[in-house]
Amino acid sequence: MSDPAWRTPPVRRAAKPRLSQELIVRTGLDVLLAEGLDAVSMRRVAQALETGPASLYAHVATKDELVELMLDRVLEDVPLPAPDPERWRDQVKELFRAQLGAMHAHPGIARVAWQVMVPVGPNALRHGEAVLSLLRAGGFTLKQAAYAGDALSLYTKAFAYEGSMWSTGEVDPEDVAKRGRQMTEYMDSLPAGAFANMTRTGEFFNAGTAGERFEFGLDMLLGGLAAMMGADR
Amino acid sequence: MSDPAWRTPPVRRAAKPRLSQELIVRTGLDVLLAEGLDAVSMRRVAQALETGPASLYAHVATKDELVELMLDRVLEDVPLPAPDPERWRDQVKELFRAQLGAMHAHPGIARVAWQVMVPVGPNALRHGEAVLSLLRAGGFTLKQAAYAGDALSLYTKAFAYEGSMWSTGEVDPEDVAKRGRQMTEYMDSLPAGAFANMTRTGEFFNAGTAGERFEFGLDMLLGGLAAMMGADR
DNA sequence: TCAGTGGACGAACAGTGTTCGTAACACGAA
DNA sequence: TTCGTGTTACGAACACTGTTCGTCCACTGA
Repeated sequence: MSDPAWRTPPVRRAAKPRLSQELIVRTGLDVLLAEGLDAVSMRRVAQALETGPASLYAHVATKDELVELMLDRVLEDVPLPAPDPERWRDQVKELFRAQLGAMHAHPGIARVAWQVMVPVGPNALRHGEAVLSLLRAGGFTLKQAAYAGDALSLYTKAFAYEGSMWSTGEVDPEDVAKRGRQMTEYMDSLPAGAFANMTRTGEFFNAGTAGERFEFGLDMLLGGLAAMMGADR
Repeated sequence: MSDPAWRTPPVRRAAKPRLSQELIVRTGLDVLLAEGLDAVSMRRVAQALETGPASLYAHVATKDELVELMLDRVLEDVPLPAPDPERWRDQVKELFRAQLGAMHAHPGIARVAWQVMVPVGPNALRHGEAVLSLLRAGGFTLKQAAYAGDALSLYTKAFAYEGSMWSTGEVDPEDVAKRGRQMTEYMDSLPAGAFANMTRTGEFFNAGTAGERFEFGLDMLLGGLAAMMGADR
């Protein structure tokens, strides 16, 4: 039986949760997981919260601030090892593996890591401090630790970004195949040998080798760092 | 003396150069140099060419294609050393220094290097081949060369990107100072020692140390790679 | 109860990349 | 020279984005 025509409909607003920065960040991450970073617009997040984009600005100053908060939230769950001087090398690896894993678990967040000028969220700072602590425990000067930490961080972020472009659905497999063909055609159109090495590396770059590649890069960085100490560590 | 009122004004169109992909790319780079990457919109480039944005699409398929062409153009002038097995290490350094230099000479182009899925322009491929050749000359297997080349490339692009954010006017010095303050305030608000290392690294990161930092990272990578060969190279 | 404050949010703005349709131009053939 | 065809040039319009401004509502404290 329908309501009588004079019945006032219930106030719609009462059914919605009160907005908060935490809720907006969480919703942004939900949208990221479901649809990728490009879908994370103020309108899309607002839509998921059943409101309008302008409502978000009472809680986050800009779109950029929102994605930065999202990044820091992702870093929150990355475990940071307590420094053990005997194992500094393994611990550094553990830490960056964990960071890579967190970024891979959130498609597109690696891109945010690049867009943010200097990550100064609590968790980003915590990470920086942990890296420095590990390297200091390993016997490096503060300067060496700072430089090495920067290089390791850059490499990991770069690797995460590169990897995320392939695993997130951000890249159309059709486009990938097309690019591959274009590249092969171009290289084959030149005199034999012009790209003798390039034409043979394709097999090394696929999802199955990602872990191995990342470790290889870490080993390069940490092996070189150890060599600078003149000690085989 | 003014022209007579019945004089037909010259046809405006005849005064403009005929559009071409090369001209558009060059103009895009001009805008990049003068105003940074964010200013490189189809409208801005078209404006510089005294036309409308739609005109560009007869020569470049998309905005993305335009910036990719710009990147490849920048890489064109980077010298590639002919491999010398005795000097592979120095030569790799030379090559990546040159690449970094080219990117720093074009504010914002490092960002394009990230946005492009897989650079397949002629010059990007040339670079890849050159790196592999140098590493092969150094005695590494194709797989090692491929992995190492990737890591070196990632690191260099990452460093270029990080550096370009500070040197290009893309970053507002006011914002930088503000962030620095926020970061310091936050760290100081915590119990003493929470960020014992982080609070002391600021002095190592400025424009004056950029070259040293880049070399440090390269030395880490190449030192570690040499160590993998079991030879001190 | 009233005044002040902060949150919610629609309407509108400015900017972006791109498409569609039309006009102009260039070129080759008759 | 004229005509037909293909290509280029490009304005108008579209869809989408981040953001601001003004208005309304809810809550709190005096």
